[in-house]
Amino acid sequence: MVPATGTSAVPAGGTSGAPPTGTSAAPPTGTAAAPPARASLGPPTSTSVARHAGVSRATVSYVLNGLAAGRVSEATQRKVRAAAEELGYVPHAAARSLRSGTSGLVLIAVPADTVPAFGPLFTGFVAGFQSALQEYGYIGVLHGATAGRDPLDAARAWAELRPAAVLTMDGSPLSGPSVDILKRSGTSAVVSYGPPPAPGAHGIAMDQREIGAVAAAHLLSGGRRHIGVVVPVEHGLSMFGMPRLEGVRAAAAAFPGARVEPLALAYAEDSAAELAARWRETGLDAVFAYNDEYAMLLMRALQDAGIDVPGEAAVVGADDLLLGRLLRPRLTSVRIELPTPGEVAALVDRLIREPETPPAVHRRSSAHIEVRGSSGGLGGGGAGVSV
Amino acid sequence: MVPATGTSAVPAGGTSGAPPTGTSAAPPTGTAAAPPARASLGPPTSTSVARHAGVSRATVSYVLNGLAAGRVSEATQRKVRAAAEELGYVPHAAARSLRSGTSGLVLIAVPADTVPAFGPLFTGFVAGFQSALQEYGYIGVLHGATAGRDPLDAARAWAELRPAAVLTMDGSPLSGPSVDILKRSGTSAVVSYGPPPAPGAHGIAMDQREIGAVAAAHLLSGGRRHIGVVVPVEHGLSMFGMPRLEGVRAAAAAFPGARVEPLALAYAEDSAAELAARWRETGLDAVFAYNDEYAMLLMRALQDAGIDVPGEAAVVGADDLLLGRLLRPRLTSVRIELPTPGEVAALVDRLIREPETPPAVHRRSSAHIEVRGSSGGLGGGGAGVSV
DNA sequence: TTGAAAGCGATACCAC
DNA sequence: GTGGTATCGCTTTCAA
Repeated sequence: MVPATGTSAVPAGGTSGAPPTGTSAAPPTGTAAAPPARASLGPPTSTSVARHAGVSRATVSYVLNGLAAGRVSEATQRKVRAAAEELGYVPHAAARSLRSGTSGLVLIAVPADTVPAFGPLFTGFVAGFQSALQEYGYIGVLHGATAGRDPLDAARAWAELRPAAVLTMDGSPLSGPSVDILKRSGTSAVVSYGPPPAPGAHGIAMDQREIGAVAAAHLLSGGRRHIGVVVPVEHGLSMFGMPRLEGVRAAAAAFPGARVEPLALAYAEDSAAELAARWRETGLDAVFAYNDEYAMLLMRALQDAGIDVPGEAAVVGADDLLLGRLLRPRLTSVRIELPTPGEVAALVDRLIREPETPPAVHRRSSAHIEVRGSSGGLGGGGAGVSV
Repeated sequence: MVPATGTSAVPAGGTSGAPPTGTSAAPPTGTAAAPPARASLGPPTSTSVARHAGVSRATVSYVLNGLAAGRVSEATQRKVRAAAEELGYVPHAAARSLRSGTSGLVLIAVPADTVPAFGPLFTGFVAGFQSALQEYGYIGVLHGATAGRDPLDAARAWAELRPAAVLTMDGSPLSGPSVDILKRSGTSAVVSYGPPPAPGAHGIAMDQREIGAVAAAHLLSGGRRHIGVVVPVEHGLSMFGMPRLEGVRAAAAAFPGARVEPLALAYAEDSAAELAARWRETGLDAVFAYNDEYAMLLMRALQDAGIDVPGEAAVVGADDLLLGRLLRPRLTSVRIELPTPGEVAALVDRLIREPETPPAVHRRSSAHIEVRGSSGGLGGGGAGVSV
């Protein structure tokens, strides 16, 4: 940076008076009555406000940012505020963040292709998180559509916005190098909500295996020994499906004679019907169906195929949705408890203000089984078993 | 947990003052090979890359934006790209948008408090829309947490980001003046997806009354005359609930003796049970239950209360969710067809490039009834009646 | 083929 | 109390 001969003496005088526009008197766009004094041609800027109020840009900045105490007279302040109001002035976030070096933006990153598969739990979290962030003065935006599948490309796309923090959810691509890109570009906090974090990132972990383990523990203690585990074929879900399957396997390993079998299932009636049709061949007596929606779908198909639930097939879902209680028998479900939106927002705020905090994994999650009719059974199956 | 590539030292801001003065840099003789040194203290900028590659910032800009054809030699281009790669350079979106005047940002505005109530249809649309926008070169972000309830405050918050377009969904606050704020601050397109647009905004309209009307037409043609209409008590939903109720009323007006009655219902089992318990007192013989989820909830409660569905109560939902087909009888539902994410993205792109396009309402939506068991009944009830 | 330099809009330090 | 003005990072014209 060599300002050197700066200044260059170009006061308000000669500079090419009109901005690029010059021509083409923009026709009055608005339908309603046009505001009286529309002096400027482009959007109103701090400069327009200053001109309009007859003060300098510096004064405008002080007044509009509440730093005018003792510096600017009451009368001037009123003038400035009136001018801003009249012109419909709104500060330019990009300019501000360029100057200040921080954007106040918190990116919630989600891969677009898995979003449709998320349920009310996800949606509710995002909404609550955005509200909570707002209280801290940040502005949280959900950024789906991860460019390509390459974690690095995704990270670059996020980094362009210079977010104060990035919260990656579920299947968002995140690798060591991509965390590095973000950190290097000024992002103070990179937090992974759900999956284990990439190197360098903080994590709010929910071990998906735990979910499978809880479900399996319940089924096994109920006397079931041949457990099917639904692994959705839909895009992106395998990221959860496989660990949950592993969790079931791990739990079953302790029971001699126990058998675990993955079951591919698409979220469609015919796929469920097909699986139900060959249920008896599989020799299974229980199924952990990934989540409540798949569980409902499968349970219905089993019943339609004449399979008794829970007699011939105990069914367990996850997420504990209200709708699961509407079927008969009611659906047993693993309820997953993750940190609340408010807690996550608090963490993010802390990490932003203390960027040097060494990456850590925050484990405050748990999984409980809500036992209902669909898994009643052979043996007992205690209620409220937790892990 | 391996810290990967060191990187621990991050921002270390505060470098204010004291320009480089040309010292430092120059590694002590020898070791001329790779310069692994991380010269800059802050995030890498276009300037760092230029220095690192031994060229000017202008050249860097040309190369990295693909405008180097015929201007910059191949060798220089390689040098620049290598430098950018090595430094982990990512352009600063704010600076670029400040200079270029456009941000390429498309804001998808949703009031945070209603988001949790939205189903897979909403989530799927947003995901698809973001992907589609990406193909057009925009970056779509979902901005919930509308500050306060004041449309003007919300508009100001959005306008700070200088988005190229704003798509307001469902219950987002939008008024004439708030559209004006956005337009004034440079937003080319303000589009309302769902509700009728505020003055000055474009609209992709789905007349909620139509949905109620389609449901009612089906029930009436099936011989039902006493129709209950569920109006959810949950936050934000009344914005849809009331128009749908109106639609039912309008359709019923044509049938002498027809009666329409609003039914408050919370999304909880006890609320549904309570309503079911007094079903017979109400003298109703049919219910349009707002959407499939409320319909499922209510239908189950009715059945549990010993009310025959569809005999004593025909039930109609909306959204045509897969889960609705799992209950017995299967749920009759109004399927709503709105323009696809791709179509909306195309419209938004057009409006951004032709900002002077006069506001218009694009009606490409329709509602059809999917007749299933839950509304079978007294009379006939044709299949696939559309509006 | 490359570089110098003028801004885009907002902030904050330092004179007046 | 106010006003100049350097600066953030980047694009782009014009000159060399």
